[in-house]
Amino acid sequence: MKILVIEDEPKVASFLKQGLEEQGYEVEVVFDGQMGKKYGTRNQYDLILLDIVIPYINGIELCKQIKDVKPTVPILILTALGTTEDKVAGFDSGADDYLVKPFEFKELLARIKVLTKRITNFTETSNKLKVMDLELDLDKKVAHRGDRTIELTAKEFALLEYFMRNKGRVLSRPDIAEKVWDITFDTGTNVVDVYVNILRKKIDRDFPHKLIHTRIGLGYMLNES
Amino acid sequence: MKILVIEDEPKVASFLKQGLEEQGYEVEVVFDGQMGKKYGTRNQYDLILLDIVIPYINGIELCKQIKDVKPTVPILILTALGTTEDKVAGFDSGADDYLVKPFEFKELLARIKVLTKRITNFTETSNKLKVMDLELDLDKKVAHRGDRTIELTAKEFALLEYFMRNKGRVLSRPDIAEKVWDITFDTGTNVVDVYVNILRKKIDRDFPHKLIHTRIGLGYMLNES
DNA sequence: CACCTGTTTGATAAATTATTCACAGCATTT
DNA sequence: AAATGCTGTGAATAATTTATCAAACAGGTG
Repeated sequence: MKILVIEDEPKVASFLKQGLEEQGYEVEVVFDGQMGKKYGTRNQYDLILLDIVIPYINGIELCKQIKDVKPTVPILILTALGTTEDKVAGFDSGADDYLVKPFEFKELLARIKVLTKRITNFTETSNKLKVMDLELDLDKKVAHRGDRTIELTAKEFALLEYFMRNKGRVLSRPDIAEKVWDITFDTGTNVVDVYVNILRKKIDRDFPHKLIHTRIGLGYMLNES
Repeated sequence: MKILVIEDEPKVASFLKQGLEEQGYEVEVVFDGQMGKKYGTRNQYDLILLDIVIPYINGIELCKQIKDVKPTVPILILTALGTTEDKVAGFDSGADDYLVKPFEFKELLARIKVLTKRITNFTETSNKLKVMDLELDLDKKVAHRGDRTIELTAKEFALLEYFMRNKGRVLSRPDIAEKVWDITFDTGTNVVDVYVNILRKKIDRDFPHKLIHTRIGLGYMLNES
């Protein structure tokens, strides 16, 4: 997890850097708006912490400019300006959250967690499929859920990939049989059932949130709720 | 945009309802945790505003329970409890934002906008049939009416789909029996009647506007008036 | 060739849905 | 108002669908 901190007060900056690094984040700090723009628009971060009163470019303006280039990166504004007008201006500029100094570090952490969690649900990185806390690594042919790594055989992988590419859609057995096994007519087999069962053991059994759902008479569906 | 407000103080509740409706949101209010759970888990909202101190179920606990069932719905906790411990507990329970009373309405609006923006950005386009306020999701094989989600079995789904694709047309029992059950000659069965009855319970029973109409001696028809 | 892992099949118990039936209710006609 | 014929409903039963397990099979590797 990479975080960019744009903050001109050295004390606050180092306090943030140290505290966040203790939590396992990678932190880069820049001290003014120009540098902030350069780093924020060029590099990829999972989150940007932004002060409003900084040299060269005002934080509100900077927020807009960064969002113009990278609309999905979460920006949390962290400032001493605490009036409602300031806050509304901050949100209008595209910020995702707004926290007024002085603040407690624990609250900042909690808000950072929320922002980074929500993003990862939606960002489609090139070689991975994500649904909730389940990740399918298309290169390594391996799945991750929670902090567990799940090894998959070829068929299991093909089935899970099909499910994940069609999340939130009910997939009938004939559909699945065709896409995953190339079975185009009814052979009376129950491979699909068996493999769904195997997959469930691997990705759902040990977790409270079930991802694969049976729709009796219709098929199976993978989704969040 | 639909918002569910879970708040027991009538003054605050009506203030929120009125203010949000002025902004064009559809607002439903419930006054305790039990109702909150029922509505929050059964229906579909774009956002839930949640007080912590409410009757029956504590807001923190309720937040967890709702997120268990609907992990993606944004929840904003709105409460008088303002310590950092309270906030962290709120975020830990899955909340997406936390605003302390008293607050300025403009800030609440700004935060609501941020939370709902993400959703609309990534809203999946699924193919649906619509008649009045009844929606049939052909991917998820699920119906929505008003803000209730209606689960359907395979036959119920086939029957409703047939009705919706032929809205405003009287469908005779033999017609329905043929299209939905593949019954091509008179077997003396009354399955159609029974299933229409089941569908009515799910689709029409709890709503003032009935969609399925009996045309005595002719059959059934689904339409708006 | 034997072994290992992955894949498929078949059987069975459990869960869910489909259908039938009997009767209550309602409208239309006489 | 009674009779007749449709229609609505709930409970009982039949049929189907699914989950799971054990065992057979396949195919590559040492």
